[in-house]
Amino acid sequence: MRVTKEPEVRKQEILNTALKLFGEKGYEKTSITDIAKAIGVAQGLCYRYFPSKEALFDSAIEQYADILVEQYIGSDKGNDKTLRQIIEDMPSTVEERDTTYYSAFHGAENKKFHDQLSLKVCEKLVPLVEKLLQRAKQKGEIQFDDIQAAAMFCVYGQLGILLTDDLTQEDKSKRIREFLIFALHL
Amino acid sequence: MRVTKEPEVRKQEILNTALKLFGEKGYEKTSITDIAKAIGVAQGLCYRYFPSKEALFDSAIEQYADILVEQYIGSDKGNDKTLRQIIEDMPSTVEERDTTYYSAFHGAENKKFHDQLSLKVCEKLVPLVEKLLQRAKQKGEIQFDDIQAAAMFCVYGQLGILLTDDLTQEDKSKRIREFLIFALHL
DNA sequence: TTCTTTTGAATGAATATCATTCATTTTTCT
DNA sequence: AGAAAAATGAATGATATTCATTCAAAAGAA
Repeated sequence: MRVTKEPEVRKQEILNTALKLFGEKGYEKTSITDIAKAIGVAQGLCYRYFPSKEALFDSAIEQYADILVEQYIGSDKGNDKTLRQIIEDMPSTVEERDTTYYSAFHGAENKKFHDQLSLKVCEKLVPLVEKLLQRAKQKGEIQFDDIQAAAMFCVYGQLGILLTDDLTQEDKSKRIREFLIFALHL
Repeated sequence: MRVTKEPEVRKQEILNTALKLFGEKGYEKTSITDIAKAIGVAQGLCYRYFPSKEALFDSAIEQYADILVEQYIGSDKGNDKTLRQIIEDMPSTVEERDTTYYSAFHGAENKKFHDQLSLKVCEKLVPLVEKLLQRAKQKGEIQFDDIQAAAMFCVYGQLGILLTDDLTQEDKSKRIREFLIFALHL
């Protein structure tokens, strides 16, 4: 029996299911038919909402990166903590904050998925961290001119530690915090 | 007419051709047949040397990353420069050193290729940078305990700047150098 | 309210394009 | 010549993508 839904709802349903499957089995191993079957619709329907499998993949990652960034940053908005306090209090690791999939997305099959997601998250995080640093600079907490470069290093620099999988969450957080405090002269 | 070659030679030929095509058109858009045709052999031959398309892709990236790292590090071996000098003299950007493809591998279609290659290069660079930092620490040039974390930040941190494409090579190098000198207190 | 029309969401068979396999052919080496 | 290794390319099986058709439900007419 055919079920019709609001385009927005259906699109979201496809995105969520795609994210789940891509994350579990990887891009190659997940077929459009798999995704459609998991939802209970015809494969053709996916093409009503996304022009190609790759576009669907990109959208899924894009949206999920937004969610992660939101979870990561969302909690402490415009407060007045010092940069050092922010770093000491921060979850440090995006994974630590995630309540959905991210932390389950480790492993060999989905390494590429994980890598791409991480890069996308970094990309979205940079401008936000840039603002943090800008504010800290104005308050005289740090003195370095090229704030954008600093923000990039702070964000992407974490990747190395994050992508290391023989470390506990705790360990990763601690090492990131300590380096940031050292590097920014805090 | 059928041409036979030394396995090592043929394998290399496949790797090089694969790298070129994957870099130009991306993973999805490049078929095994494309690669074979470009060399002038049958598709089946690729499977004599690599178990799957993905394995071929991984090998190609792996090997190219080795070449890039070699080009990047190779020149100044075991000398006695200070860390600060090394940073000031360094090409800073892997791309700057590359004489083959890397710098041509930008653009939308091959962004994923480029990203994966960059991550692989970082991965290989970390242990080398770690040694540099270790030496500098022993000479008292830097004082930070977690050398591995520092190395990761120094290497991966560059990614943000490297992956920004609206900057000249010069600009990238300069910004990276300045941040590193600041962050490591040099 | 009940019937009719219209829209666009959903279907799924059909097509095209590969990745991958393997029986066969050709070359090389002893 | 005979064995071993390298190369071929037709065949197979998936699966991404297309599109003519079907149907649910909203909007309008009676």
